[in-house]
Amino acid sequence: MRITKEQKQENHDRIVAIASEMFREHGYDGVGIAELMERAGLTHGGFYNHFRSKEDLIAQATQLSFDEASQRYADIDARAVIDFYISRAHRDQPAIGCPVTTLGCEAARQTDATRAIFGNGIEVLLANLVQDMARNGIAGPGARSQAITILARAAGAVILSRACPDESALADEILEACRLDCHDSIISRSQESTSREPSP
Amino acid sequence: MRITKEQKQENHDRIVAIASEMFREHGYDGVGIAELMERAGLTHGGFYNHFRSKEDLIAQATQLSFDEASQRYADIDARAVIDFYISRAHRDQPAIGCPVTTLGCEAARQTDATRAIFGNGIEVLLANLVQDMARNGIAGPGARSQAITILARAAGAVILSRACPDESALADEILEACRLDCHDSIISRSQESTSREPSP
DNA sequence: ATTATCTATAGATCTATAGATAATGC
DNA sequence: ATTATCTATAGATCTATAGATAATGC
Repeated sequence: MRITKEQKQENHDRIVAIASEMFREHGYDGVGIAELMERAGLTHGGFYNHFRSKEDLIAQATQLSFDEASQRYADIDARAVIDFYISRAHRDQPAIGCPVTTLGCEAARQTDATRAIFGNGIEVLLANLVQDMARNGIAGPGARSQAITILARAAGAVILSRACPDESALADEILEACRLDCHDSIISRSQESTSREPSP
Repeated sequence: MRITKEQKQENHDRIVAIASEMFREHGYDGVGIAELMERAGLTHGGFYNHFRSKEDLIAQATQLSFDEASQRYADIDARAVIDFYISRAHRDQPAIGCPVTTLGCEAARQTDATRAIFGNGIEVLLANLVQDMARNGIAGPGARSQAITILARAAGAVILSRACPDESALADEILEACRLDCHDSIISRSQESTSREPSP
């Protein structure tokens, strides 16, 4: 039962897409190749026609997760990104969320190739934030540092919130405190910037 | 070869202590019972005299990790905690560091019992921070929210830094930006508090 | 008599590979 | 002829249990 090149590419892309969600939901170690291939409608033996190893799949699936996340935040401004990221909707849907919040801890234990993808992915997220902040009048050398602290707070908030028991008050309190704090820091920085530039 | 009650307790405690470090270093899924018991100087069959299941061990080892972390931060002030937590030393020694930074993402996929331990552990860390801040003149309803954002930033910073490739500039940049930002937020809050209270 | 440990193993699961099959791509 | 998939399986590893052993605790 051989198939066309296009169909092989489709199979490849489908495996990576399904893996990117499964890894975010169950962790790198929590996903087996047999179950993944079954969900993709293939047998597990065929896996190695597409990937040299599970590590190879991990790298490709992680890249896709970061690409999706960056694209999701690309066209909305920093305040909307914060409200979207530090939300119960994001916390409760890890499979389609930012890979930093689901796989960040495990990334430290992955190969250099996967860590490089995390590093690049983080850089892209930061570049998006810096660009958004520039549109809001926040610029200069402090803008990048500010973007870093917002990403750390946002990722930390979602990770901490998910680690708490379901329906616990603390889980929601963490999200709200960090969401407001990120907004505050953008506003205060924005005021600093505008106070330096004389208004027309 | 039966042993005394005291020796059994010692064996139990040693297994939990070794597990708490191994879990932080390799993740919950990355540690097998056979290797753990071997490192404790026992055979793997004896494991089930001490624990009903691996989940049972995970709960006990996680509790120990939080107890150690809380104790470590108990007697130093908030600024010193920040410098200690958001540091290359902490980042590069995950096995003896804060469990939030090593197991936070995996916690979301653990049992309710383990998540309850995370929730309690986070509460204790926050209580420590609030107490420290009170000593520095930061009090009121905003103190707890502030403690939450500091913990989220600190944990997020260490997780992001570890996810980056070794020796990368970004990994160190993340730590430094968040460390300074946490200090800044304490100072600015401290000034707010003192400005409300008239000086003697 | 109880019980903490050990030996041995069951049964499941994991990654990865070998060889057969059958349809595409030359 | 090449190759994408499938079947079957190797070899390792995982959690958990059964039964034997031997020293403590009554």
